[in-house]
Amino acid sequence: MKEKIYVHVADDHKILIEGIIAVINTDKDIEIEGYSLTGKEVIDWSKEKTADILILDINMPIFDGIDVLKFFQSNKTDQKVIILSSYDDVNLVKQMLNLGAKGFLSKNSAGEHIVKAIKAVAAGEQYFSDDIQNNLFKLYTGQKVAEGERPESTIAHSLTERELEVLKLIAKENSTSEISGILNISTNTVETYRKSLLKKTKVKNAVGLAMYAVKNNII
Amino acid sequence: MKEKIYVHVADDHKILIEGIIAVINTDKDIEIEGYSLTGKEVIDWSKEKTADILILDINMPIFDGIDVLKFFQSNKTDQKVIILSSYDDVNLVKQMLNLGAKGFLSKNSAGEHIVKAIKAVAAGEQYFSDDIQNNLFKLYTGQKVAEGERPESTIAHSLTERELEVLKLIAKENSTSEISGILNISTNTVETYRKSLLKKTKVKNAVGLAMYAVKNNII
DNA sequence: TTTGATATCACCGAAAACCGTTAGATGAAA
DNA sequence: TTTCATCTAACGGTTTTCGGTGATATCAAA
Repeated sequence: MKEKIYVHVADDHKILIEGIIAVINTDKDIEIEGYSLTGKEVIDWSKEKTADILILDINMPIFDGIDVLKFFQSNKTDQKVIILSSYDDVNLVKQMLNLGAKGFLSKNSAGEHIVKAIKAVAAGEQYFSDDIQNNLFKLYTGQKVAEGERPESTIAHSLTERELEVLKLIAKENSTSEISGILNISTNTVETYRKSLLKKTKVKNAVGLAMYAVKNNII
Repeated sequence: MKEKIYVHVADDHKILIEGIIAVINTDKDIEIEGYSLTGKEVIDWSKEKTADILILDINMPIFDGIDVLKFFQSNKTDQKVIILSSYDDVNLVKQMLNLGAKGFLSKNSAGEHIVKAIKAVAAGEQYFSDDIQNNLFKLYTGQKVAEGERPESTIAHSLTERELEVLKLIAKENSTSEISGILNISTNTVETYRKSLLKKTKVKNAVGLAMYAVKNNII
């Protein structure tokens, strides 16, 4: 016979929380312990209470999901966390995993995956929704993207790999010197990429680059 | 005896759609007709089918909610629409109303409001979630707002009208001097707004502001 | 083997962004 | 009436971005 799995949900959108609760309630083995609307609430909650699984939105005001994970890590809080994100960026997934997350759900994935993810992570496994799994697989195996899936992304492919890396970092608010630190290259080189990006994408400035990245699903 | 109310849901996050469906299904009078994951799907859907109520996320890829409303307006499609938004900007609400929306739900509001909104709009009324109602009252009538519970999260990102204007122009790649020209104010003033925006949104630079605008559908 | 694409780096100057602080004018709210 | 939010503006200084114009190394393809 099974023990119930207790779940805490954290997201700044109450509607989404209630939706997740509704979906979870369809399963007999899982119970909602409570919810939080901000990262601060999550941290406060974790000091007193606990749950088997924490479903955590990365995009929250005040303290975001990353802050919460960092808090857990530095306080050695052993909390199994499933990340909920609207973006399926592989680098983000990697960062989350390094911060101790056990599962990663894209908001684009169907609700049924929540239940699967909860049960998998509660059982000590990892769980990723399909789209993220694909991306991870491609990244680690160096596989090329199937030709039929992404029609528009070929336009963005006039950008080189390195340019794309720089572009992503620009879109994440990094300055030239920060990027140079992250990629271990000279600031001069980063500036060269910036100029190249501006020329290729025909936008005026870093904001234009960020918007380009958004529109072309690069982020 | 009552007729059932048929609802179509459009949002790019499937989890949120399923959540909304789960919430709606608790009510006997309301039935889900179907859902769409992009604005394009909504437009295609509207050409063939119909529902009493369309719940429409403004923040969708390819065609966003505004595009859908514009399509309805230019095609004289008589579709009652309830807008679902993560941002409660009053200007946005005004724009939506002018485009024919009948209700406006902030994603910060509780799920129960969905049912209320559907019934109100189906009955020919308008509906706004509490936080938006407060803002509207302030703007139009200057009436005193009831002292209900208001979480800090909504107050956190309350940008002024002028700040929103500047933010939009920044997100459109305009420089400070260009914005000063467009708004007919001094460059110094524009810089003051930039600083204020950076402080309020807690982002590092103009790129962060642009991303904030995207995420909160201010653009 | 030459060409082309990519990744790397450098220097200069101009423009823009960012930081901190201050402050007047206005109109609404307490 | 006084306080508060908002809009407006200014000043001085630092950092970052942008534009232009180079160069070197590597690797793969023609």
